[in-house]
Amino acid sequence: MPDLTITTWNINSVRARTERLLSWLERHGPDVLCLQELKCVDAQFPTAEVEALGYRALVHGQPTYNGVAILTRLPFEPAAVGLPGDDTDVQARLVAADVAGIRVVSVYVPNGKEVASDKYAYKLAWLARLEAWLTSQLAGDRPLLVCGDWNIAPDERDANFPDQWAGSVLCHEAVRDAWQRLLGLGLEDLVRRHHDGPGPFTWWDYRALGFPRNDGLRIDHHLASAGVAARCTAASVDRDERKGEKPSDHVPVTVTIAS
DNA sequence: ATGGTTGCTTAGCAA
Repeated sequence: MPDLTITTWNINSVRARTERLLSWLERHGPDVLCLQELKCVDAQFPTAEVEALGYRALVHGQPTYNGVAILTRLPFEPAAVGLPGDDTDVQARLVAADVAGIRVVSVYVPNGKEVASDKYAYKLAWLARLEAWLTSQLAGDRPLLVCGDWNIAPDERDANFPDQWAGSVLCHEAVRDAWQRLLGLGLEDLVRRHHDGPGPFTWWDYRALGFPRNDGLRIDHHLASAGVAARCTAASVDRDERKGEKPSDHVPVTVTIAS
């Protein structure tokens, strides 16, 4: 069986960037593509267009905000739609599917806006719920890959200008502690397995000319259980996808998992 | 310099 390639990409509106999505799939053709920030409901997702390229989509959308999906050319079974643990939470930020013997999870962690805000409290509570759910998912040594937009730059190497971002919701101590607790579950940062840094960066703010100044951060990640991590032979960031007409502010991040 | 840009939805929010 050939190697498995899995990509995560915050596309920042799948309707605004359908052509970019299809073009990227045609050129790169990963086995699995996890998307975040669809900004649409399920019925608005370009299902027919991705099916024409041989993919099937598991979509968890909502109006206007958030929204996550998993696209794959391989057989799959849905494993979760929404993050369990709070029935009052309507934000579409997690979807999971079993593909090629791995439970693949697409996550869109809340941004948090400002440290002194309700949104940051929600971010920390969401991460605590995620930790609890992932703990349950790891039971029985299940192979697990959790990828997405984490809105966390885990350490100093993960910002090109770390002093500028110190104390922000992307770099604050509490989210970095939450990240360390996830590593403590036995999950491994697959990009860091292959790149020491600084970088590779995955997001540049539209504002203040973030990309031309290379004011980048590494906030899109793949976390894998030990057995999957041991099989990870490559990890790459598609920086070129930030160029050209109407790019997303995030770029695709791809890992290769050997059979 | 709490600036700047983008998307969804239409003036304001989220990022």
